[in-house]
Amino acid sequence: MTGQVRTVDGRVAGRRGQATRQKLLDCLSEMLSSSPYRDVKVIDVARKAGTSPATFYQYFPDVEGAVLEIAEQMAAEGAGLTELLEGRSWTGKAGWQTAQELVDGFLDFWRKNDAILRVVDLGAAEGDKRFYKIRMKILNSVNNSLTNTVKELQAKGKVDKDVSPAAMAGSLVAMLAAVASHQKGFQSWGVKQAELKPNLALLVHMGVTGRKPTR
Amino acid sequence: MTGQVRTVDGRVAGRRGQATRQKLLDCLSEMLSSSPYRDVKVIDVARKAGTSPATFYQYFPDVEGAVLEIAEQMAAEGAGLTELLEGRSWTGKAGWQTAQELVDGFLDFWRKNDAILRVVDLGAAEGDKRFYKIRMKILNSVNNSLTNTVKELQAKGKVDKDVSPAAMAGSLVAMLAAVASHQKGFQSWGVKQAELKPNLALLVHMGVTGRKPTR
DNA sequence: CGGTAAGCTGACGGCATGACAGGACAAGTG
DNA sequence: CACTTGTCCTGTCATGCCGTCAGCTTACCG
Repeated sequence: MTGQVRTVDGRVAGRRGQATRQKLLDCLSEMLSSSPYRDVKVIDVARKAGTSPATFYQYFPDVEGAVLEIAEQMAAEGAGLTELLEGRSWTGKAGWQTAQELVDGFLDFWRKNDAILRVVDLGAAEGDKRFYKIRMKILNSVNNSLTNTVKELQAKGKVDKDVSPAAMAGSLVAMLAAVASHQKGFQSWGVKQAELKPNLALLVHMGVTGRKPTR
Repeated sequence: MTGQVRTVDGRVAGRRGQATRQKLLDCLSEMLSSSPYRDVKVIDVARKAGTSPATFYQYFPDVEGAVLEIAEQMAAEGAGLTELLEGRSWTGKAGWQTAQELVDGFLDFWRKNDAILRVVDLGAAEGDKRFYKIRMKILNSVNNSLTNTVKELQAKGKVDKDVSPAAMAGSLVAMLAAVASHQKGFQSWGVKQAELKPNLALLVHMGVTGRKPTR
C-alpha cells in the first residue's frame, strides 16, 4: 500500500537508509515537543540525529514534508480510535460508559501525540489540504461512527428530527480535540482532569442521545 | 494604562513612528492571512510596508513580538464578547435565544480574526504563557459568565450537583473556539453553517442548563 | 538657524537553506 | 583477494534571510 520508501531524487532506500530516515523523523518529532514549530530548523534536527543537513534533504523536501510523514504515521495509529465506538451501546448505563471510554481514549491519544497534532491543526486551519486530509483521517473514524449513531437514534424517534447528525458529531469531535490540545491550559485554569472527563462525557452523551445519562 | 509606545532601544515613538509601526502591524496581519505562519519573514513584511527590515527591528524584537501586539489589540476588542451573556436569561424561549446569540457572536468574532487566532492558539498549545494569557483574556469573559450561570442554576437545584461549573464552561467555550477555527473544514465535510449553529446552540444550552431548550 | 531627538537605511557578519559532486561503505562476483 | 556496483553520507558552495550598528535624514523647538 505505502509502496517503497524513496529518496527525493528517486532512488529506493535500503535498510541503512531507512534507519537514517526514521532517526531523522524521530529527532524531528522530539524537537517539535520541545521547541516552537516556527523555530525548528533542519540543521538542528540533523545535528540531533548525528548526521548532516544534506542527508535530511535527501529524504525530505523540507521540514513540512517530514512533518507530513510523521503525521501520516500517527494517523494510521489513530484509526484505532474507531474501536472506542464499534459495537457499543448508547442506552442506559452502557451508554454512559461508552461516552466515558470515548472521552478517555480520545484524550489519551491526543496527549500522546500532542506536539504533532498541534502542527497538523495549524496546517489544517491555514487551509493546507494535505494537513486537512490527515486531520480528517483521524477524526473521521470517530466522527462517522457518531454520525451513524445519531442517525439511528433519530430514525427510532429518540432524537429530535431537526438535529443534523453530521453537525452534531462534528461539533462533539471538535470539542474533544480542542479540550485535548489545551489540557494543560485547563489545569492552570483551575480545572482538574478528574472533573474535566465526566463533564465531557456528559456533553457527549447528551449530544448524541439528547438525554442525560443514567449512571 | 498602556503607557507610551516605545521603540526597542527605549525611545518614545512620535506621530510618524507610530504610523510606521502600525503599518508594519497591518502588513504583518495581512501576511498571516495569506501565507503559513512558518513562512512569514521579516523582510517580506518590511517590503510590503515600503520600509526596510531594520525599521521592523526598531519597533519589535522579532516576528513573534509583533504578533503578540496584534493579538493584544484583538483581545481588547474580544472583551466585548461579554455582552453576549451579560444580563441574559437562560430560562424558556429566552434561554434558547441567549444560546443562539452566543454562538452567533462567537463564530463571527472568530471568522473576523481567524488568522491571528490560529497563531495565538498554536502559541498557547505550545505552552507560551504570553499567548496563553491572551487566549484567556478573550475566552475568560465568556467562560466566567458561563461558569457563574451554571453555579447559580446549580444552587437552585436545577443542575446536577456533580457537574463542575468551570469544567463545563471551559469545555463549551473550547468547543466554540475549535468549531469556529475550523469552519471551512466543516463546510467541506458537508456540513452547512445553517445546520452547524443550531446544533452548537443546542449543546451550549444543554450543557449550561442540563435541559433541552424550548423553542 | 542651530541643537536635539526621532526616524530610517545601507551594509555587514552570521547562519540556514538547498544543490551538487565525490568519497565511504556494504554486498555481490570472478 | 581485487574489482564492480549501487547505496549512503558529507564537504562545500551560492543564495538569501536574520539581527545589529553607525550614520544619515527629517521634524520639532527655542
